[in-house]
Amino acid sequence: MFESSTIKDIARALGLSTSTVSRALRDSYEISAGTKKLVTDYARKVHYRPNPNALSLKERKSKSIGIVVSEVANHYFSQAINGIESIANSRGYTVIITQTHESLEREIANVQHLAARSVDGLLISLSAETETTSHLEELHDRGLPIVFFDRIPEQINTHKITADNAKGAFDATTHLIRCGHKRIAHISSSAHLSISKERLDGYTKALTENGLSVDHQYIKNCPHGGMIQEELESVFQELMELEVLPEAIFVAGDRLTIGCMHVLKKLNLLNPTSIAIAGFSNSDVLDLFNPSLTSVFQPAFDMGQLATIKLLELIEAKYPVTEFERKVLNTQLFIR
Amino acid sequence: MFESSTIKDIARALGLSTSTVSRALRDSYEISAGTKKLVTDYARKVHYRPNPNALSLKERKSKSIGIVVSEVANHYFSQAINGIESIANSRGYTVIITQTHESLEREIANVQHLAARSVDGLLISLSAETETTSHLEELHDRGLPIVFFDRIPEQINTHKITADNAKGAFDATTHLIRCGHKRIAHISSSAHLSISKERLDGYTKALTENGLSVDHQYIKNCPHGGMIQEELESVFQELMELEVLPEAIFVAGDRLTIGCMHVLKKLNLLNPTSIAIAGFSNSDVLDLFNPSLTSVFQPAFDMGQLATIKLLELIEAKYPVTEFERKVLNTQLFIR
DNA sequence: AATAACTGTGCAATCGTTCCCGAAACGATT
DNA sequence: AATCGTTTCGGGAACGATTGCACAGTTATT
Repeated sequence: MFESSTIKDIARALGLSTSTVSRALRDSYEISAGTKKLVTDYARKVHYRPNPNALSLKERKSKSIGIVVSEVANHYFSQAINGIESIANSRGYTVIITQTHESLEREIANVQHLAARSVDGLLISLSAETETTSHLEELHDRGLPIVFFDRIPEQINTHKITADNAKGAFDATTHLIRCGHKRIAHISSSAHLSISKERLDGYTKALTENGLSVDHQYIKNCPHGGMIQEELESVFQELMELEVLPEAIFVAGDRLTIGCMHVLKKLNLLNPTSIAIAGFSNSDVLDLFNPSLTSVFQPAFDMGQLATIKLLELIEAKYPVTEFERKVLNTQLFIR
Repeated sequence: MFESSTIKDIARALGLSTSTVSRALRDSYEISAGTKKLVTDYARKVHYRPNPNALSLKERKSKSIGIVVSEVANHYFSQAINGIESIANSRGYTVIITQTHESLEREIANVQHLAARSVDGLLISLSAETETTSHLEELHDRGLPIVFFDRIPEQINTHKITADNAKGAFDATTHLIRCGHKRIAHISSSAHLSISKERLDGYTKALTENGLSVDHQYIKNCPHGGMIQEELESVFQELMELEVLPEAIFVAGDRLTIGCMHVLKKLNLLNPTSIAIAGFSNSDVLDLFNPSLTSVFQPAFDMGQLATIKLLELIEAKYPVTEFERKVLNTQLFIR
């Protein structure tokens, strides 16, 4: 259907060989100025574009990188993607975005698909369901460059970029304490995720440093990371059935934070006097909420950029890289 | 770096020819059951995956489609993308997402890049800056299948999928009128966009059918579709300097609607008594706003699915398609 | 004038896969 | 015994681009 002209077409039309045309287009020194002009002019005329598949086949690289995130509708991830694209595109790489919707099955399928598509590297934030990472280890062992960001695994030794989740959680929880709340619940994504552990640590530290005890009845997990609204509703159900109700909740995730607000609204608890919420979120509309919401903002764009820079380092490295970095970027507390 | 095993490797290891291996893997009738089993077992063992670049080169197709939208952070587009992916992935196609950020320059760059990447087809919603479409016409004339959705051009003759923008605008404006408002302003994206024209029509129709006059001082455009916040602020400045202030505003776009709320908040006008807002938006958090916001919801997921189905029809057509459809899907008014 | 050096171009292999031919090997038919 | 058909497999070209090597033709050097 959509035929582009090839080097062969140009060679035939101009009575030259394909090698001469190729060299002329790459501005090789061995081609005379006259021939070069002839070729480049004609190539422009027929809209010549090198076939990327042929190049990829020859060079054994595709100049593309794969992204695996939970969902693009999440503002944290869409901002991270913008950061990734800003670097990747400027370096001539195409970006293929895939979504797991927090499902391990889809994560595996996406990763397999990207590998089969022969991407040059992978940028991943794990799904909420992902506990084991053998599907990634195998690819990594076979030499595929991978950089993790946000939700990172412990097992695989490569570059990892995260926000300072413990600090962010500590700040948010401390803020709730300073507002006078003593019984602060914590709702988080699945317990095994790195971000969940780190944010739990920050939450716990804030409580203990302020002389408050950690009540495990107040700590709830959502194994599907808020993709299933019923999950969140039953968590609230459990919290509301406690003999002593929490006064505030620290929520550890973008989607969860929004989900909590919805549940509170449904339960008719969405008013300043009933329960206070603070949570991780990169949404740009939080200031329009009522009651408002104190939030922890992650430098998603910067994280995306940094992750991409490190990935391209791996991809374009002349020799195998053995020293890996673990970068931790600062979060920001927006008090509302 | 990342080497997969090839048909050649398998052939060498098994003492067969590449043709035999290829045929065995494709379950050709000319290969004996024994050889087939030998080959498929070994292929599984070494994790054989056909090289997509080699396939693309041979088949002259890439099994990938390109998407061009304003930005994935927009809920309308992220929902549309989910619809697109649901169809494309199930049919074996990879999706490459690009963002214009409402810039014509980036739209041209993205389209060129996708064409050079030899995608099999294109799914586009035009940027706010796009007035002429020669960059698309050229590709379309050369045979690249394209389907437009949401923001569509008039010039190019192909499948086009939109929501019923006029109806949605009519409904929203009528609702504002029923609430008792008579002076209703209208803020829209750049005037030349199809969606802007259609939504303006619906707005105008609602006013005239209710015996209200159309005041052109009340109609404002944002040529950058809300990507530049100052643009929106100066629009408000102009509205607020009128001798007779509007009582309500109908906003014709997701990003613009959110932007308006921010400006109103900044101007301290975000309260139920000062000004009412209704607008197009697919955001899932509108019900958390205060004051709340009546919104027009577009069936973004369905639009994405439909657009993809029509695109795959074009891509996989045996003979050139000459009959094109213009599908218009219903919007939904959420009164809050 | 003979050789060397350089300039400009073509040939052919290569990347991984498919597919059109051709060709053994074997049994069946005449 | 010669022919035919089947089954099963291999050889090699093709897709588009790059690149080491070879080889004319020209100019410079001795």
